[in-house]
Amino acid sequence: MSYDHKGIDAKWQARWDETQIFAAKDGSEKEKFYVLVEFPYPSGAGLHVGHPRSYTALDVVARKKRMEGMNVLFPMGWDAFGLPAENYAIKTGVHPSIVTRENIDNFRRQLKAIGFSFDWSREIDTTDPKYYRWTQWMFNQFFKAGLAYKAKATINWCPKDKTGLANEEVVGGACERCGTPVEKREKEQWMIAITKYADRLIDDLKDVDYLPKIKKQQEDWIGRSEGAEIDFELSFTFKPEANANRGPNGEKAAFTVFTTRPDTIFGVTYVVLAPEHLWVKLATDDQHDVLENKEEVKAYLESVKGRADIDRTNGEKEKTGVELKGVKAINPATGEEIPIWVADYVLPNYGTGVVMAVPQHDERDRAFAEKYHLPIIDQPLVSFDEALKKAKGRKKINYRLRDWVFSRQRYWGEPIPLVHCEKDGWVAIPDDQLPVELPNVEKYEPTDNGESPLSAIESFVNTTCPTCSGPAKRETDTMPNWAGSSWYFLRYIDPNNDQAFASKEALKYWTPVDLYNGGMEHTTLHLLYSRFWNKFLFDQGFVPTSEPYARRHSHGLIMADDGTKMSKSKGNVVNPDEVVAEYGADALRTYILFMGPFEEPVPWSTNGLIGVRRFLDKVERLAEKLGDESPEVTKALHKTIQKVSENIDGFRFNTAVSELMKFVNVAQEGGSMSQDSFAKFLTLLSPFAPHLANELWEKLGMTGLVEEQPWPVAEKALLVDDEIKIVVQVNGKLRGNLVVPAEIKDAELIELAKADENVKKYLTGEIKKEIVVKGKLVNFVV
RNA sequence: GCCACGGUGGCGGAAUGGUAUACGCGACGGACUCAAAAUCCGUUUCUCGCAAGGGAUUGAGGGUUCGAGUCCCUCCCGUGGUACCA
Repeated sequence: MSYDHKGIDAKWQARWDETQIFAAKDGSEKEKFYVLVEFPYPSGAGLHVGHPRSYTALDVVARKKRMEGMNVLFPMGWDAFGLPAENYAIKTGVHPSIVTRENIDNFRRQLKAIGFSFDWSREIDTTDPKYYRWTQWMFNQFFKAGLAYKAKATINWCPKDKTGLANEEVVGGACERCGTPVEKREKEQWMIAITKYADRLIDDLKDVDYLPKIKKQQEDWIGRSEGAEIDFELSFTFKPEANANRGPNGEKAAFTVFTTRPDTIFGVTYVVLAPEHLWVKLATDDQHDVLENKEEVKAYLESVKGRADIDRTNGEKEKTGVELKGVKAINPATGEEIPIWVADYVLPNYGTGVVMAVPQHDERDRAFAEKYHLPIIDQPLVSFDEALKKAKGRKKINYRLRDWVFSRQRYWGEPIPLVHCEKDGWVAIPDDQLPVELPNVEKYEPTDNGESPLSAIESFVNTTCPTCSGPAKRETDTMPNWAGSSWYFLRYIDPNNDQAFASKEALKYWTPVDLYNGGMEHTTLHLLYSRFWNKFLFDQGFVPTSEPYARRHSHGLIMADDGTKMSKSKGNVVNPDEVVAEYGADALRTYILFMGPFEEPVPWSTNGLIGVRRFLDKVERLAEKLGDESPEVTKALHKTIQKVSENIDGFRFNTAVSELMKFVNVAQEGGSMSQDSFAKFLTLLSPFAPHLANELWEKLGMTGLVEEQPWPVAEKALLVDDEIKIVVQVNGKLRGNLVVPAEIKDAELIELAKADENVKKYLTGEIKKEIVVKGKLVNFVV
């Protein structure tokens, strides 16, 4: 290794700190560009080599945009609420805020050692009361708008983390964090009505530039399905109630089904209820006696009671069910009586919890019908409108998306800023009394009864009502860690404002984020929440744009060298600190970009890293022998400028690096290059290897920092060659090469091609066709 | 099952319908050196050939085209998402 990376890295990092050269300017006349990377959770393990992949790529973009004259905001902060700090506190008794501060300091040190051009003056921390004051303020806006509501609901409960989870946090029936299978619990929870925004969250995707797979995943998650609700009247009455023909809530004695295929209504031969359906409960209770097989049905209900959702929704399992004997439903289109079944493949919380079965058209219905010998009839389809008319149906749209379960029964999160007053009910803490700070506790342990540790602190819980000053109790649940990250991009815009989360002017100038990068795993979590949150703020008039992120990209994982996931337990995690110490920040940065396509997972290879370091050493040696330059080298430089620029814009960082390498090879073969060209090359190299670029820039006797230079622009004239290589084919097969003047006439080119000795051998028969592709090839068809 | 994206040398990978295998790694040979490291030069898809040159080749098979890794169809395999969602 030739250059002293340790000295150089430290020198230029210090210079960037002193000059604050990467600070975004407020009130600038310049055009803005807001580049955002997902801020990390500052874990005790420190930075993982996967973090810099996203950061380096966007750092390159940010650096290029600055050199192109834009006012760039490229900030960094800490998404610091969360379980690891809390679990550490449980183990050691050290307050999470202390551990969090230490971890943040370590993360910041690590990031600075890689030389990212973050604007450190805008650093934020979601656990800082000055920050979460506004998270709480925003929650109160949801509350005041009626979008935050407390409801008893069946929720997902993680028995290990001892907290409720949102649907988005359940992956394959297990807790997204710890992998423990979730349980169902009935619990009063704060919910946020994200479903009210379901349509807009889908429809507005057309206005943003996200990778198609990201849009698709969001659409699928929201799961809009358009269909109809149709009532099926019943042949029986619940005796002996007076309101015998009414349902338990006074509704008509009918089931409502949701279907996406009302056109199959004539083929319906039975209906199926979810076991949890109210009618099933009524039919089997002690008050009623309408079933011929009540005991059988009760036994079935008992048998499916304990089944977890994950089993229940496993399509591979054979479906089970039981008929409600003695009762019938009426097909509204045909007037015919059809049997009623109960089966646990019907879910209570989707649609209406009742399904109309059309074995003729639906595979699942057919399988069920065959198993239980239910009728399968052949009936023609009718149009949507006709079906609705005939069956008195109504158009209806259903969503897979559920409201956002917002309560967590843990300590290390933002307290939900509400009190419950005996007189006034739930009351929001007034703005001027925010934040509701997390009190110190002695025991952080979550409880098995589903109460937050905060509930044990009487001095916190017992308070007065802000409205009537009467006795009130504080909400003790905290917010999910997705709360602080839902709006953090807004705080970077004006991080020290204590009058508002950000000033109107600053918001107007900086929003939306122009380019946002993060993991695919956040597509249906953070990204969805954040879009929703921003839309709400937009509706309330607090932010100027409906969509927070104009463009979203996503990076692939960095895998271990054997292609498996890096994990602490396998001991194959690459620590960026060690790489920086041994090979330098520039080698790490450039290698991470070079290793493969940005969006794909790629295995780590230390040999590959060494190869990139060799390239940087070559650049350094090149600086030693500047002088005369051949026209070939000049031309190669301008082609490189062109390609590197295009590649960065197109997120093809791997080929951008290979273009830089190609140029260095050409320059090396060419003997030497001019000072001027080398300076241009350094500006081109600087987003990738900023430390070395600055060092060589200084050695060259140039003033200022390389970051202050304009981004080089290729001279068009130098992109065109005087002489070009032409490929000669016969019947599509390569038979010869020609070097000809660039502006050669087709006829002349054909003559030259025909004269080629090797081509002649193949031009045996009659030439049927001569194809000339300008600047590329000649093809003879014989 | 459905949806999306992939499958290219020994490896990571490159290729607006126009020379497939750029760039990097690894390997082999050579120069320099007492020697090694570093560096430099050369070879490196497979195959036939002393060579000139030929043949094959982008998961498999078909098709469109003067020309297909690239477009279309069928299939196989992999990765990700999603799933009794009615």
